[in-house]
Amino acid sequence: MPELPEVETIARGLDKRVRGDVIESIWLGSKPEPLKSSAFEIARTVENSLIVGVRRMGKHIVVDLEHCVGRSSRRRLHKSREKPGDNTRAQWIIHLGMSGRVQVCPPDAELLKHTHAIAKLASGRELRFVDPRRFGRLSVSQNGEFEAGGSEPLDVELDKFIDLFRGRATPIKSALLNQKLLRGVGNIYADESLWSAQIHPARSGARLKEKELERLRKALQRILRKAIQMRGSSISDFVDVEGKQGDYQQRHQAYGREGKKCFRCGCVIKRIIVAGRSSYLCPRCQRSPRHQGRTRKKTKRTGLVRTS
DNA sequence: ACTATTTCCTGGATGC
DNA sequence: TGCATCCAGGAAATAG
Repeated sequence: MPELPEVETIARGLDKRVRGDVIESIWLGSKPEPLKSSAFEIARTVENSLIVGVRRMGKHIVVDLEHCVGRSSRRRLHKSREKPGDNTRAQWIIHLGMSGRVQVCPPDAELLKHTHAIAKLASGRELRFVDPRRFGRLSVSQNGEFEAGGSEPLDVELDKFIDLFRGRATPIKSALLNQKLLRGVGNIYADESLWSAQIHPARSGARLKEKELERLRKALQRILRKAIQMRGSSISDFVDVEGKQGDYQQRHQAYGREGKKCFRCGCVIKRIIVAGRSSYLCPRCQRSPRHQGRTRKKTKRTGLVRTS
């Protein structure tokens, strides 16, 4: 389940490999297509385009393109009534969904099942999009001004961050997952940052104190940075462009740890459903909304070691 | 304008 | 072993 750190890892890997290469042609799998734009529109946009760079916006991979001024693209420009010089910047947008993967490989590399797109590059290699669960989406932006939603979690200023949740009755976990507020946070990093900031996922965003939101932002940013450094979390089958796994799953303190001991207090981590999603939390460190304001019982610490 | 719920999809895990 | 059922998840669509 690629979230911000995983997508960042993939985007960096792609940028390193295909920046400066040219997409000569693209094959798009037969229907039902996991596409947002039409296959025709995608092909028209990406074919004969120079890859200027690859970057991440939220959970989207953005491939910045520039139409080549080669013979074939001149004819293309003429045909489509576009004037050379303007409208030559475009973007290919890849969303990996749950199980999406991209690979850069030689043309004779084994064709994985569920390969939905193959772009042929001038270097002779292929850029492939593979997605068994078909939650991924491919699309293009003609003007090169793709809008990815809310604020980047790693850039957002404190004032803005606090503002995002003001007047929002929805559970904080739900708000963290809302891409129109913050882009890039998914189930894993929402749970990890809430655990770190000691905030119960079901608490209303509007009712969080500024101090708690300050803690949450700090935790979220620290965790995302560390996860990027460790090339993401490999839950189920996440791998980067090279097919290599990430390491951050070894650092998880809450996510996927149901029944295990909290690294902070030794209490048993439990799993509840918030916003229709599994949410892992420590019932002692993250007090539920209805326990808010009650005094905590003093309990013996268990001498467990934190891993972060 | 918000918020909650349902839907899409497949592979892997679980249960009988 | 084999078959059915459930579950995971992001985000768009739908309903309240």
